[in-house]
Amino acid sequence: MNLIGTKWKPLVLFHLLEGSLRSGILQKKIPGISNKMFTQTVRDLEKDGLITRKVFPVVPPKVEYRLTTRGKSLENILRSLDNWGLKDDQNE
Amino acid sequence: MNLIGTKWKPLVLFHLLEGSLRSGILQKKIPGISNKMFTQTVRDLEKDGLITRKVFPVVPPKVEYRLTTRGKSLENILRSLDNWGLKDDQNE
DNA sequence: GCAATAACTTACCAAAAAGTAGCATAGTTA
DNA sequence: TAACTATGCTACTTTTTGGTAAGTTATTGC
Repeated sequence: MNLIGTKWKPLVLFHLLEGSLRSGILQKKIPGISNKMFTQTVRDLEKDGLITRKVFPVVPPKVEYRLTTRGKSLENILRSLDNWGLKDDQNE
Repeated sequence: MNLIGTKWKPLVLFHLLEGSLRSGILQKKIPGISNKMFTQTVRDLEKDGLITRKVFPVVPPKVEYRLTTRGKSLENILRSLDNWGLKDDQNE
């Protein structure tokens, strides 16, 4: 199960740290991701057991994503990566 | 500078946490990496300023890689990733 | 009855990543 | 003199990844 080696998974997880999000909102928080990659990524994360996908049977559709306990166990790593990235940007 | 989104960089860095290593040794610590990817990865890491490459002018060649200060600043993240990976393996 | 909506899925194609295999180096050793 | 050594480059091919655009759904609102 590669978290590392993928471009989008860490980003998706990071944005879910604060709580669950609707599909469309989550996607908008990740500039540059295509619809296809977004769907594919959340599907993978669901299969990995890191997030849950909750579908509300309404029209138009409503779908929410939320971290599982296992997903939350990545919090430290995700925040560290974020911090390191910020520091790093300043350096160059 | 994407550390994340690459398969090999974190692995290479991780094995250098304990100190410098000769090229061949380092490569053997990473099963499955091809010679081409190994060279490419260390070149990238050098360009990123995370490792240094020291060439000894002998025959046959001797090359050593070592983390820079900046590379060492990733230690916590790398060890966290490693730990998380281990825990994770037990779960499935 | 037709468009708009949110969240996909699929098919098709282009681009990027990675594997394979061969070549080069130049001293040391057989 | 020929093979061996450790490292890495290059050309070529395969595999993987990703983008675009179109289609689907069922209800609401015009």
